[in-house]
Amino acid sequence: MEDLPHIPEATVARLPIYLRILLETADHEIGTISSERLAVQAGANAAQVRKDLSYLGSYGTRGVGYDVELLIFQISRELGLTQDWSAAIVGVGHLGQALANYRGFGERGFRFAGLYDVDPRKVGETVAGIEVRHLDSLAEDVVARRIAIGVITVPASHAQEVADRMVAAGITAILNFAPAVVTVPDDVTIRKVDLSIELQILAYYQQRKTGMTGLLGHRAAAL
Amino acid sequence: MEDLPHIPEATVARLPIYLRILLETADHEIGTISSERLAVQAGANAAQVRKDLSYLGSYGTRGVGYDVELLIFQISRELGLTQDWSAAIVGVGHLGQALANYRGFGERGFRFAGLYDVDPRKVGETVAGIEVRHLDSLAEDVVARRIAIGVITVPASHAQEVADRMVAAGITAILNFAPAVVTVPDDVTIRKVDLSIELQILAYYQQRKTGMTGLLGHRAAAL
DNA sequence: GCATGTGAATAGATTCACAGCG
DNA sequence: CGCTGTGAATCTATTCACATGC
Repeated sequence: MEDLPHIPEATVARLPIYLRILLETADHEIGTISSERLAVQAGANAAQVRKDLSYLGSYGTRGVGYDVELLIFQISRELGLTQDWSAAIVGVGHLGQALANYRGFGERGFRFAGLYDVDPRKVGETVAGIEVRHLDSLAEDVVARRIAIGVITVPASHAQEVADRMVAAGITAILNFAPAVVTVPDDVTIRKVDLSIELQILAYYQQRKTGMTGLLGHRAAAL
Repeated sequence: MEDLPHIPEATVARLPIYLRILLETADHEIGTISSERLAVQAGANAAQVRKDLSYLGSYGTRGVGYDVELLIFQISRELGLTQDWSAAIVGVGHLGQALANYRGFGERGFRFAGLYDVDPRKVGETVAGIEVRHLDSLAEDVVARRIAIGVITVPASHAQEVADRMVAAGITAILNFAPAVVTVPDDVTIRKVDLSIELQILAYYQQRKTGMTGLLGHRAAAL
C-alpha cells in the first residue's frame, strides 16, 4: 500500500494512541513491539492494530514485530506531526485558560500561538505566558503567526459566530468545545468535544445497570 | 419497539444532541418539529433522525412531525436524565477547576458533589463552592453523597491508579481526561476525552489539504 | 398530501483465519 | 516457528425508498 489512498477515519483516531504507547515504549529502551503487545496497551485487538498499521505501509517484520523508532516516525509523518502546528484559542474563560495552561499538548508539536476574547477586561491580560488579544486581531495573527488550528471555548450562543470568524480568517481546522452544533464549509475540518454530552452518555449506560433492579426497567430511587 | 432492546451506541451518542436542540426549540415556543428540521439543526440526515428516534418508540405523528415536549420527555427518560446524577472530580489542576466551574453541566441534572486531590496544598481549599477533599475520602463520599460518576483530571501517570480507586469506591461510570489508556472491569463504563488526540486528528486532515502542494505529499515548510 | 416508521440496500469497521515471509 | 499482512466473513451504522396512517 502506498502514500495517498486515504486512511479510514476510525484508524486515524487510533493512530495517536499507538503513537503515545510507542513513545513510552521507546522511553523504556525497547526496540521492537508486536501487534499483540501494542493491542493490549491500547485496549484493542491485535488484528485491528495490524490492519491499522498496514494502511501506512509494511513496516513490520514477520516473526519479530515492529521497530519502535521506525513506527514512531511513520505514524508521526502520516499524522503530519513532523511539522509544528500553531493553534489559537478563542474564549478566555475557565476552560480556555485551562487549555492554555495544559502541559502535554506539546506532546507532539502543538503550540498555542494566540488567545482571543472580546471582553475588554480580559484583553491585554496574560494567561499562561500568552497575551490575550481582541478577537478582531485574529485574522492578522493567523497570517503572521501561521495559525492553522482554532479552538472554540466560548459559550454556545457565540460558537457559530466565532467559527465564522475563524473561517473568514483563513483557519481550516477547528476544535469546538462549545455545546452547540457549528457548521462550516466543506473544506474546513471541525471536531467537537462536548463534556455534557459525554456525561449524558455515561448516564444512559449507568441507568441500564441500576435501572434493572425494578422488573420493568423503571427509574430507580432518584437521590 | 418496546423498552429493553438496547439502543445502538451511535444513536445514544446523538440523543443528547437532539435533546439540546429540542430544548432550544421549546424555548422558542414551537410545539412540533419534523425529522427534516431536526436533522438540519443537528447536522445530520432526516432518515437517521427518524431511525434514531424510532428506537425510543413511535412518538411522531405522520404528516405532522414530533411533539417537542413529548420528545424531550422520552429522550430524557431514555438517557436517564429524569433523575439527578452526582459526579466526583479527581485532580484539582487547571482542567479539574475549569470543569468544576463549568456552567452548562446542569444542562440536565449533573452536579459535582466532590472534588479530590492528594496535594496537601489543595486539600481544604474551596473551588467553585466545593471543598477539596483528600482522595482517601472518596470511598466514604461515594456512599454518603450517592456519587455515580467519576471524572479523572490527573496527569497520565496517575490515571490508572485513580481509576482503580474509583472502582474500589464503587463508581461504575468514569470520564477520563488524562492522556492515558485506562482499563476497568467489564461492569464499569469508561469514556475518554483526549485533547491532544483531537488536535492530532485535526493535524492529519489539515496536512492532507496543505500537504498536497508538493508533488509527492511531502512535508511542507515547518513554520 | 405529507411526514413518520421501517425493511432492504449500501457503506464502513471489526474480527477471523490463514497464507507468506523472516 | 512466530508474527505480520490481508482477503473473506461478520457485525454495525447509514442511507434509501416506500408503504403506512394521520
